[in-house]
Amino acid sequence: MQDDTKLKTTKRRGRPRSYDPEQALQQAMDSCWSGGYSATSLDDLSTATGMNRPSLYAAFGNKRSIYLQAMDKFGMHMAGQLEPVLTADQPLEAALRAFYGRVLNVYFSGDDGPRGCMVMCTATSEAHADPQIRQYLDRTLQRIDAMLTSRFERALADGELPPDADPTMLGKLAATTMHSLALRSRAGQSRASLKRLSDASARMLARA
Amino acid sequence: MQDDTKLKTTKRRGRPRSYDPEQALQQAMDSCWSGGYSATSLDDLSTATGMNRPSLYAAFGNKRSIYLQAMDKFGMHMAGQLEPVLTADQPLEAALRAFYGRVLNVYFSGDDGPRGCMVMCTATSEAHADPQIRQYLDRTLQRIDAMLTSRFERALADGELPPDADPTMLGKLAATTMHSLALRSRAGQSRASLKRLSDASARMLARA
DNA sequence: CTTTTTTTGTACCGTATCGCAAACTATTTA
DNA sequence: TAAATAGTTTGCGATACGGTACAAAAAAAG
Repeated sequence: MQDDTKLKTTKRRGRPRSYDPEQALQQAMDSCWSGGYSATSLDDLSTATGMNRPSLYAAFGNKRSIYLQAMDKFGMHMAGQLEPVLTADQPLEAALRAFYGRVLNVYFSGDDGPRGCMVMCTATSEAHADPQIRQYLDRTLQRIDAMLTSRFERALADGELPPDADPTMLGKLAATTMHSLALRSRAGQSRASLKRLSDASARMLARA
Repeated sequence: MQDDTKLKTTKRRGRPRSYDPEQALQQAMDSCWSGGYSATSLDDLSTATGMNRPSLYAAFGNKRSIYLQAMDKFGMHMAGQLEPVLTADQPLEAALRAFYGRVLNVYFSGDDGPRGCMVMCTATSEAHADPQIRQYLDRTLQRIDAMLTSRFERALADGELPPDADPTMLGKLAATTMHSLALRSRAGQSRASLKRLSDASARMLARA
């Protein structure tokens, strides 16, 4: 990706664009995150971004392409929030609690009520009919598994877990709680109750 | 609900309907389960049920009403499969394994690839914009929590768990695994891997 | 046979949908 | 200033959408 957005050493010819692609994609992401793929129309995206449809089309392609790029942006944001917590130098249980805490920060962000995880809560609906979206969903879930598994591997190496512990399985089990937080927050359950649930999960997983 | 479908003591006047409402709702359910709410059109429902739109409308109301009734049917089927397993007389861990086994039976049913849970995988997408669907989703999740919690309460009373165990929290944690199975099966993950995951979860929960 | 009642089939309404092409406008380089 | 480049506006075209009006059809009741 060439970052010629700010590096205007070589001024691009022609009329400059009146929108910021990053910001526009962010707003498109918010729309899709709230409404899901099928229920969000191009007109919705147009009003959300302030771009008219041809510009939208020229910048990001068709609706599915916009949606996939929006999920990418969501995933980047999510990873940026979560990875530092797992690589930080702190005990396993504390790391898991901090992890879930940041998860909830994202799931409860937004001005119009909690939205959960954009991928788990909106891509699932399309996943059965659309192989590309299904694959995207699966890869996302696997990345989360791997991220958590690596933390349990470190815990095993550090003697925080019994030698016969299975880090791969523990990673998947930890992801399981995250999946549930995604659904439950979007269903409207209170943040306090989800905090208690994730704390209990962290406690259980750290003593497996 | 008056069951005059089979009790034809009083033959109804007028032209007899050429469809079986139960079967039609089942087929509508399959359509919505596969495609989700927004992506399933009335034409899709019409072809799936073999009914034309006016008949569909007369029998079940508008599209949202059809969807909600289809979710009801799904929930009834699900409850019918799962409740016997939790009330049966068997040890806690075996009960949980059997529970997840039946969950997977449903999630992997269908001729066109695994579809996961109809509620968790399709209602989530609409839940943010539609309060009625969000409420339905929340109640479904709570019912699952309660179902599992009651099994843990019995385990506690039977001495299968330490006296300081928290059945409510254990019920929610057990539901958490079910949520994950719903997402993962729809994402295309293998049944064998989900069996291993749910077995590990059952093992962990039964020794909390 | 006639009337009454209920369902079915067809056709349609107004609107919204996605994607795109042509014309227009603005800005930079030569 | 002229040419080149790129974003914007307008609006189209074809279709799909949810929902409904209306009359024909089918069965029971009178």
